Amino acid sequence: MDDTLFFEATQAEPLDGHVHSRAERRDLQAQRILDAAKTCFVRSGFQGTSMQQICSEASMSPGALYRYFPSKESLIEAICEVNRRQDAETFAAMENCSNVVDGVVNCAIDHLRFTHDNGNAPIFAEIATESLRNESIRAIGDNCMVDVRHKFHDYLRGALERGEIDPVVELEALLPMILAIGQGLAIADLPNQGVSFDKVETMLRAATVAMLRPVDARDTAGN
Amino acid sequence: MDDTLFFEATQAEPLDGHVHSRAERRDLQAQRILDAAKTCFVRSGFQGTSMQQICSEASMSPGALYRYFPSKESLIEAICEVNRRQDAETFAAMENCSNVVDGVVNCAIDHLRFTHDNGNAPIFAEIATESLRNESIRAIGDNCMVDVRHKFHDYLRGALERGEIDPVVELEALLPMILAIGQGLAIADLPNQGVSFDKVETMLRAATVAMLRPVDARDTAGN
DNA sequence: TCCTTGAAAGCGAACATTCGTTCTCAAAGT
DNA sequence: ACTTTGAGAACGAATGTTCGCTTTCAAGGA
Repeated sequence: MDDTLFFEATQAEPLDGHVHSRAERRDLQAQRILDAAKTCFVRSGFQGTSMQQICSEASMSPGALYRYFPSKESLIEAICEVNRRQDAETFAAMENCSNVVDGVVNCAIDHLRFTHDNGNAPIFAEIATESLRNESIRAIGDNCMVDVRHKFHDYLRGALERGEIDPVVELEALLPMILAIGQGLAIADLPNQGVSFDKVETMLRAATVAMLRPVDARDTAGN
Repeated sequence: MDDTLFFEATQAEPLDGHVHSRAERRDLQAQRILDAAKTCFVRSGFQGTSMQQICSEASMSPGALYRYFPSKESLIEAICEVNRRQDAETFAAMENCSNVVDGVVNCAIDHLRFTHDNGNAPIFAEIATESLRNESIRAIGDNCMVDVRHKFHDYLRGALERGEIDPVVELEALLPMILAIGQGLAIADLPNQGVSFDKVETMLRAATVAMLRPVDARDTAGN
């Protein structure tokens, strides 16, 4: 609960010949534990997973495991932290796109593809749910969201000032909307239900265009 | 695990004078337990809630509680069942709308409003997550989804045949997309983040229009 | 090259606690 | 008299975590 990072960079370089320095091995073991924990959390959820199960999955005794992570909670915190970093990267890549719609859509699709390829949908759902009640996890998520919101907000504001976005759009409403949709799509994992990424992208692009230019999109609506 | 319904209609009518028939009181108590359980599940999740906590919340001893529900699992099953019925009603109301877009949007907003007003977002997330791994809960959820999918599918197909929907649209892709977005919005609970229902509806309508008539929406896109 | 040494890593039994559930028996209702 | 309801102690299993012990192994001295 005190420290948010349990393992720093350890040592700068593996000086020469030794394939496994002490610090390298330590990082390797820690990663092994995290992988095992993630597998178990996907299978049974955070609260539904026992430390014994994680130990079995990692082929490690409880005593050994506790040398690397001080508590069960620290395990999810670490996993959340990894996801957080991944999210930040994905969102950062958005800024390289020439127009807003591509930026948003590509960013979302990257996110969905990453989630699908790594089988991360269940653990995303787990984290999202756990965030609603576990304070220390929510803190990590919020931290992430603050970053993302800022990046996203600045990006959209820039596009708005360049005239790419209808000035009627309120970023403060649009942003949570997009994030909510992105999260819903990530958890649902449509490609796992037989809907291809291409189709998702097509629909998502249409929806994004419509939401960024709501006046144009609405004047032909049947309402 | 065997029975899916633990309490049926009990007795047809309270014959006369008695304010509390035996059966009535039993239903009342069962409801009290369910309310307490829901409160606890929202607070701590299913796996994170102990039977003792539910007993305390319901001001009832374990012995008494177990007279009404045979297991912890039967409690979530019962709660899911209630949600299932509510969902079915919400989706059924869709058929009374004159055009597709209104049908879909109104249905979604009703769903969001119900979720928000009852503080159901956390338990929705809980159920969605738990469904990914708990067999008996997934069964209930799937049952619900089968109903919803069919109703929705028929509804959209009707609209498509009436020319309300661009024939290019593939219902098999559109349907999961809409459901995923709906679930994402329900869990995110935007009104709880300061985004009004009106704004959500505006954006959702724009997105819906765009996805139902993707050719019209795309030919002006900057792609 | 070999031995010594000390810290890090690992093991697995044991800890106190809490879990979901059952049992016993008394009170209340009919 | 008989059934339903309830309280609360009690159950064994399982929980997250700790502790004492052994093993491993790189570094330093000979």
